[in-house]
Amino acid sequence: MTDTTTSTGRRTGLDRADMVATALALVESEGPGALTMRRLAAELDVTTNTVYWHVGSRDALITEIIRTSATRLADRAITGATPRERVTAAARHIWDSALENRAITSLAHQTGTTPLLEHHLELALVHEIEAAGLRGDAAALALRSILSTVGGFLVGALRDESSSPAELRPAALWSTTSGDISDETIEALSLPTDHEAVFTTTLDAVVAVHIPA
Amino acid sequence: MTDTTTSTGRRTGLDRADMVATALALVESEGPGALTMRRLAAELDVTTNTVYWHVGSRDALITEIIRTSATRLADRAITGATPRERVTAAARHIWDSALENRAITSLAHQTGTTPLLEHHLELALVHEIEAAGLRGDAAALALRSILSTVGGFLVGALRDESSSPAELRPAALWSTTSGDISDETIEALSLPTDHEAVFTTTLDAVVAVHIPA
DNA sequence: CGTCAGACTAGAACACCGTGCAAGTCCCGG
DNA sequence: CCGGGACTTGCACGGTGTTCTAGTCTGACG
Repeated sequence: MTDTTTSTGRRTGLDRADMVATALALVESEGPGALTMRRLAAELDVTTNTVYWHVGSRDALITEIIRTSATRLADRAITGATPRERVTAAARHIWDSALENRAITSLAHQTGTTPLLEHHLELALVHEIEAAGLRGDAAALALRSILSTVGGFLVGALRDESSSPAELRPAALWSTTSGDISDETIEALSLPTDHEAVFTTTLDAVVAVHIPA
Repeated sequence: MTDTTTSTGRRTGLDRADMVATALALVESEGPGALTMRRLAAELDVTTNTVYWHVGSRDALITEIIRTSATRLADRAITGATPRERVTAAARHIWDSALENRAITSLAHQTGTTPLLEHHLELALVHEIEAAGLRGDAAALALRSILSTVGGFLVGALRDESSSPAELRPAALWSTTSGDISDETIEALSLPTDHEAVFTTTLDAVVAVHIPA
């Protein structure tokens, strides 16, 4: 940031990269909802038009945020001896990095740019799938199956339950359920979900069906 | 709708149920994005304040829409001889009814009220899980695993790809991928996804790991 | 028959949002 | 010196959810 202030109090020296950087910081610190063109402009001590001049539109800004975020998502080392273990590890990397970057992940999810964000990690996953011997349609099927599984758990794990009224949260829904369900099951459903545990068993099952032992 | 028009041209006789009904119709015919307080008021030939008087807030309105929608989701007959088949059928009912009500489903998804919408169908699913012999934690684990799987595929299947710029759609991302991935796999990934097929194989795998044969 | 409370509606306004337009100001090369 | 592009500003438009005030209507009660 080599910005300066002119004699008339104007702020200058900012470029597109600065916009994206502070927007990214804003999302990370205060969540996707805080990313407003006016708010970003205020953060940069500039008017909204300056932001528009550099960035074009809100959609373009978000795409750029996701794109630069994607490069920050470090490629993680894949461990494991068997193909199944390695594929599982690659899938878990997606899960882990999404949880470590909740704000950007949900921003990408809201704008439908998730594949852009996770493309690197998906690439690593495909690589392991191919290393396990799958090609073409079979590899595509395995990838999409695993990705959807990961994605499904992410929407559950990333949802902020504290923002919705208590009486219509899943736990509350189940605890008021009467009918032909055993009490112990209802009690188990009234407890908070251990996303990690459920994810692990499900992922293992999905990987096992695609990747030969 | 027993609404009347007074001498001064006012419209009256509407109640909360009418608001919810036309809001529901609006969402179904023009999508979640069309549900605006002003738009709904115009549809009812009334000012927004009238809507607010009856309904309270937008969130309350949406919750009510989902709630009445939930009662409309008919309980479907569960077929299948084995426990696995019946559990799979119950899970597929959730998938089917979500696809048949795309607009309301994505509205519920955006507002985090999906469990409210699908609670009836989830109940049927739990019933089959218990019928298969699971109780307590094991039943809860199976339910949540299956529900997340279904949910993951729904976000993929319900996403409207035509609304996002072509160059950052998954297919485009993969077709420009260079690296250590075989050509036939890249080609398979560049083709549109057969959600139905991927869902079926994944669901089978997840059900099989929880429900004993 | 009068009137009075409550149910219901209208109009205007507030504070936001994304975005576009016209008018500047700055700085660097000719 | 000065002209033109890079850059910034102020203002405006139409849209959103929501709230306030001021009504008008309707039915019950005295």
